[in-house]
Amino acid sequence: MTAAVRHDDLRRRNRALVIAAIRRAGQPSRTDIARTTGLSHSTISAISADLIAEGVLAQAKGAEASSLKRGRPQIAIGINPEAAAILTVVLSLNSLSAALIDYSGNLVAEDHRRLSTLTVSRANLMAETTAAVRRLLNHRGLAGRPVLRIVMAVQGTTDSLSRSLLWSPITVHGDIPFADALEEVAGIPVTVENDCSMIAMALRWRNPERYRDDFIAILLSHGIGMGLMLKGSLFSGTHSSGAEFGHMIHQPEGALCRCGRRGCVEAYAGNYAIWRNAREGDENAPPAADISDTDMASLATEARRQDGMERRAFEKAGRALGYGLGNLFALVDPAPVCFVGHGASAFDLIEPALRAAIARTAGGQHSDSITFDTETNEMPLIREGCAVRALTFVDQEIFAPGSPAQQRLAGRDVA
Amino acid sequence: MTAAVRHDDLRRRNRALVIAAIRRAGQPSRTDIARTTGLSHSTISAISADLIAEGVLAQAKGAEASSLKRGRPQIAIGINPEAAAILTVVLSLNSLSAALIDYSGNLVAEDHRRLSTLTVSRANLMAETTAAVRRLLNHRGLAGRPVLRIVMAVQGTTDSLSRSLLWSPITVHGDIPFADALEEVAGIPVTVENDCSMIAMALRWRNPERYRDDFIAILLSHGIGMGLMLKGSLFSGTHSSGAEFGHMIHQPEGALCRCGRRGCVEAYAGNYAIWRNAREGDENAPPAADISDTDMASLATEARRQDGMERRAFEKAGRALGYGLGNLFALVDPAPVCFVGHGASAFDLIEPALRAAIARTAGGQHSDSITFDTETNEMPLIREGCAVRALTFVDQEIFAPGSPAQQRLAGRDVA
DNA sequence: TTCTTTTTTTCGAGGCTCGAAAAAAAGAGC
DNA sequence: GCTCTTTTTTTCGAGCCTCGAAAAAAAGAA
Repeated sequence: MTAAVRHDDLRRRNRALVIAAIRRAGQPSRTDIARTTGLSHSTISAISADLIAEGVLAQAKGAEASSLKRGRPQIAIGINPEAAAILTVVLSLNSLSAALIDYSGNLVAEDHRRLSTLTVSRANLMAETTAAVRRLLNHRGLAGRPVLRIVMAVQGTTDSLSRSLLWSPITVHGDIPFADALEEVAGIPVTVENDCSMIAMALRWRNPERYRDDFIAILLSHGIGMGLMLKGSLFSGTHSSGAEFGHMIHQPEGALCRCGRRGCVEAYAGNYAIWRNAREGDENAPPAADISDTDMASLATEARRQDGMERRAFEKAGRALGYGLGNLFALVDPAPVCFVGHGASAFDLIEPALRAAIARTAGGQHSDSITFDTETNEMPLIREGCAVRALTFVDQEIFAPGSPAQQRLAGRDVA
Repeated sequence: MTAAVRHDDLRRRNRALVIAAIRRAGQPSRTDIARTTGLSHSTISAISADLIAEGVLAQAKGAEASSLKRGRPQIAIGINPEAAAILTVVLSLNSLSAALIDYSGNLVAEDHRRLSTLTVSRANLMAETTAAVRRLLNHRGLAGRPVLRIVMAVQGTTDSLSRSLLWSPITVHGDIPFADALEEVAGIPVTVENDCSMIAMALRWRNPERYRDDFIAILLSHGIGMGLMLKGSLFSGTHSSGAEFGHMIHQPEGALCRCGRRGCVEAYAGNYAIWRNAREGDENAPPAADISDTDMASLATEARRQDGMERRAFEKAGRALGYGLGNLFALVDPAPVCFVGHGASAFDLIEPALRAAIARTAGGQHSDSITFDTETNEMPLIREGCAVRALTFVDQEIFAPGSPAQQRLAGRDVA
């Protein structure tokens, strides 16, 4: 049973619409907003007046020469960067980095530390994380802005409520309640998201032409991750963050995977798998803990130079990825794919086998028309995705008349 | 950009809510509706008065002794079966059956014909289908009810707009525009759906306790089909009906599938595959065209009686289904599964291998807790699913004040 | 016949969006 | 320098919608 539609939901939704339109457009006029949202001029006028009074939006002061046209000049209206701030936290292999971002999406401060995630104790991992958040919460660049939301991204699976890291390849510990811990420190809502999902959010934000409602982000690094956007929203499992593309079974009883099972896509296409196939030739050898980007790069150079084990290893990776994508496409139909991470720099070595494999699957019927894109640096994407997600949360909170965030803003305005 | 929320959307949505609540409850009182929908008594009163005036709902005449309680007696309110009718059409291997169903969901008339779908010409297939629809449209049991919607179910993939059958194992023809053709005949909206999706709809309708927001229906017959309900709505591809579970690759370069590719789940678990493994032992043998249910039943009997090729064949089917489900669960998280169709009667032979395989996949971590259910007769489910879907469409049309359907009803009321 | 109890309807208040009209704020033309 | 045009923004009243409170309706209980 869908929930009943109350009357004030209407206003909330339309406020959401207006803020979203402004975020995307940058500095639109009221007329622009009316056009993109489909709401009437009167409604836009009322809503934007409210939001300006609440300090959420701000009118551009400098009448920057938008003119040259006749008629009353448009008044550019934009997100007020002073209205709030959000925090992003990205935990990845041997690295913890946090960022403070203002309400208009600009970076205010950064905090990066190296951290041996594979060996650190559970307590220390948590302590380091909370410490990073504390440092940014006390940052003087905040200048009184209320920090309203934290979004944390991690490699691995999280629970469906985005509160805990259930399992991750970068730490031996499981079921880590990051959200609860950070909420206690910061006193504001926190969610924990899968890193690849955040990559997908960022891709859409950066390039909505190409990545709109349906697309796939695949992270090629030590392991294989996926962020899946379907029908305009992030796809996730019902109990966990799901979308464990890297652990779909490519070859039953096949190569040994880092996860302990056999034949996963990752056991052929992860860095450790490519390395293992190129250097040891034994699919049952235990996976190496970590392989540097430079090592992988030299493997790729070797593979490009001459035919041999190295080239064969990349081909096997391509084949596994191709069959995996084909199986995915059988379920969701083909969509644009972006390969992200350092592994994507060897995509030329992977692509032929990938395309050959995909052509043998149900989803690959029109495999020529499937386009691939690469993006070798995942870190900026992850942070950007976290920021987009956090800001969207804040936007939605601010809609609610009488919400804590809104009251705080209104109070500030009066004082 | 989400669409703008207009003011009258509110009414439409709440009317939808009320009709849905009544459909589910049967003969609730206004107070019941207020409770289940969360709307206020006044709103329910207003909406139900409108709907009764329009002839969509009807108050129960006979003050059937709901009493024994003090206070003003409740007035039971129900769907008016006279308000409209819908048509379902189910096309399956060698069979075409249509049904006329009134607005409250009761069967009015049926029309069933045998039809050699594998050999029939494109023109005749279409002619038979339109003829069946015509016969029911002229049925005297209609008694003046307007027929407002047709939903057709077919084995195979349809386009994402549910207008054409793109590909089907039951016919050699492709890209058959059933919706356009039937709309021309009947003059009312038509959609073409995948049969397994309709099975899923029916399962939820029948047993919302077990099959609520996330579950999987798998059809075991000559081929393998799937209907997937995720987060409360039917999952479908972005271009086609998608969810081609049977053609996910279980074993790269493996057994020959009916679709021409190699290693699909169906090439191990479809009737023809089980038959082939049991009787020929050659995975590359061309698939048989059709195998009767009694032949399959005797295969199962033999497999239960003694160890041998037959038992091995069912085990292979279980293994393929298990790996397939495991791969699916890696993406969407485990959910209740219902195996539908005659093949489900041999589930005891399949289950052990299926569970063993699923336990080796990422999605099968808690494989013990995954529950399976069987339902050996798929035809009633398919028809019921079509009916539910068609009625839901009609409900939504009737919400729209000023819609054609509503005007027709209002007009009748006045005359 | 008069209380209770429960359901349903009525009524006014408060919101929201919309279209039309008015107001505002420029450039264009003379 | 003044008036006309043009475009954007705001204002205002109409029309819906939902809600809570109160009233009305319709029974059984005393």
